[in-house]
Amino acid sequence: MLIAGQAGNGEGMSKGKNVYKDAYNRCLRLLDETRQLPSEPELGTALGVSRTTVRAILGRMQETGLIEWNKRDKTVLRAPVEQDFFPEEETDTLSQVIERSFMRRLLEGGAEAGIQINELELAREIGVGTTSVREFLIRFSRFGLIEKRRNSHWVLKGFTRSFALELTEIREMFELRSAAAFARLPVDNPAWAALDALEAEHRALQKSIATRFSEFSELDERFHRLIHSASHNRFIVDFYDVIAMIFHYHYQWNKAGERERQRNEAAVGEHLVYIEALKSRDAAKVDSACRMHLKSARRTLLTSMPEAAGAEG
Amino acid sequence: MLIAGQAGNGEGMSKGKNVYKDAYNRCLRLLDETRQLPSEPELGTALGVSRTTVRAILGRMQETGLIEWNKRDKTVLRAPVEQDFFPEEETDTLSQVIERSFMRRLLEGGAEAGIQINELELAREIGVGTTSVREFLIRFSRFGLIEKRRNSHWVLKGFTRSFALELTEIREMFELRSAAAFARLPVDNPAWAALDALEAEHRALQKSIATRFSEFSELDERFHRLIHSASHNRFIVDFYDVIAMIFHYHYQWNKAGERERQRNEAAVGEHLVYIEALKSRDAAKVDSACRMHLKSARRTLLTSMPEAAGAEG
DNA sequence: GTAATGTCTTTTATCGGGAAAAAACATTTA
DNA sequence: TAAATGTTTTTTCCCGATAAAAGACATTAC
Repeated sequence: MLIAGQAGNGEGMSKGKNVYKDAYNRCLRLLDETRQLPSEPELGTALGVSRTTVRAILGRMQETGLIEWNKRDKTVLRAPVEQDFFPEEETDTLSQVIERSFMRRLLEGGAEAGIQINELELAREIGVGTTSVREFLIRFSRFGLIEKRRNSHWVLKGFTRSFALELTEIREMFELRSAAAFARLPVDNPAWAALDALEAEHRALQKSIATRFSEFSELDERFHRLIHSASHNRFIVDFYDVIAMIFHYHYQWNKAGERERQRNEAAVGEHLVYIEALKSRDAAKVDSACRMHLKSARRTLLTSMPEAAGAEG
Repeated sequence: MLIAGQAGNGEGMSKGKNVYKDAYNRCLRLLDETRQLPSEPELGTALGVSRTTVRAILGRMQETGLIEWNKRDKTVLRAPVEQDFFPEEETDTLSQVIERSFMRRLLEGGAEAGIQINELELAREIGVGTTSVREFLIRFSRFGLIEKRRNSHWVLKGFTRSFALELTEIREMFELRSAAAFARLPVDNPAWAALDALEAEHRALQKSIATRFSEFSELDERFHRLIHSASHNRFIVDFYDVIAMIFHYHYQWNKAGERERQRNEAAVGEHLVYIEALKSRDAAKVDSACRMHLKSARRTLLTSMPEAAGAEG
């Protein structure tokens, strides 16, 4: 049951430097493009971190002979090699580590609905502190898969058929409404340009679907998020996080090879019809194209789920 | 800015005994009804706590001369007096203390949209640890009023008109669907009996609305939760938590005296029409009664909000 | 022998502490 | 004098520790 040293923040305690390591790796990739690095604030913006972290990165880059650093002068001395990078797994946030570990159990192992979730045990098995696990579970609870018993344990509600049905019910309600709102967007709204760009990406992917079918998942998310953004409703927008999470892990562990390729190919086609409908701004067309796509998305999800219905309270 | 000793778990550290104190107070009320307390497991079930806590309660009751406790024998010696009770504020969960304190700032103080929320400062002002504040904020974030900047502060999105509109949009979508589902419930479903009971409560309240109008709020929540339960969708059911939270604090700090009385009286009437419609099982009638009520609920919420529209990202 | 009480173990809720990262302030440089 | 760098302070993130509370096991009583 025990998964050895999954995480484990070195020897000591406290925070862990994944922000630094991740930014460092990304900064290494910047080195290929220039002879001279920009100012500290600029680098901070580019990497999405504070100047404190930027300076820590520059410090190490100087130590390892990657750059010459003297105040404003940050000259690149050599191209980074494989060894300069921090290992991928050290760049993940604790939150991601816990989530992945938790989801693996949920989808792989015999995680029957109704079982108890033990914070302490989870923390020990993943190799992190209890606080992090608690915070993760609280954040995760909004996905509707776990539930807290006051002053006591969490209960797993299970990744059941019933869950999938409830999820898709809301999804369909929200997407239909968002799609309708999208079609009503004024012509000068930037969303139309974004839609055109996505359409082009869809057409490009369609041409080489045989080899690039696995790229669909990411495109799919961006497409649906764009639609949902037209709702201008934070609850609708936020709800897509639930869908994205489910799809992310579901695809990751349920890849079906040829079948997946076929589904993605079909989905690309549906998206293109959907996009055409939106561009026509014809409410009825939008509604029908949206329904069509949602129906097959629902089927895709449901066919890969255990048939045994979970009796819910 | 500092709110003195809001909470403050005595002197030491660690957990705080609000579960014990709350259960103790509730147990005191049980003392009036019997001469002899039931077994420990039975008491635990009645109070919703473990035997460990029950025994702690019995221990103190013996010490203070409320009962004679010898194994199975738990004889009541005297009726509890005011002094026997723990102060109300000590029976609240830390979570509740933090929530109340936070909501007060949000609704009273000048909490403009966009301001930063500081975990440390909040923790110090309320007088609790940072972990509890963090956990609260994570839990609270699902209400859509705050948002986290990774590795940085939280941002207050504000209790704005825009928030109210987004909230009611979802509310209406969900309630319309739930109401329709309710009307389709088989006649032997226990929900119908529950509806009858609620109808009776409504009629009783209607008769003495002049004096008991403040009791409506609680009845309102039970009524709508019953409707939503017919959806058999956890996301719909859970969403009512957002609405309930908003209404709870909103009413608490925006009582408008006579105006509130009028609104509640009107709402009771709307509920009764709504209930009749449900009982008729006529989809069109249900839809129209539901819409009617939601419309006035929306108006009530919006009229009490700052008119200045909050421009959202 | 079942259901209570008595005792011991495990888990949860909460705190304070400390390193990582951000943010604020001070100083220098173009 | 504005934008950089240098320095200090504050805040976030995460851990381990500890009392409260739950839960499990052992014993007793009806």
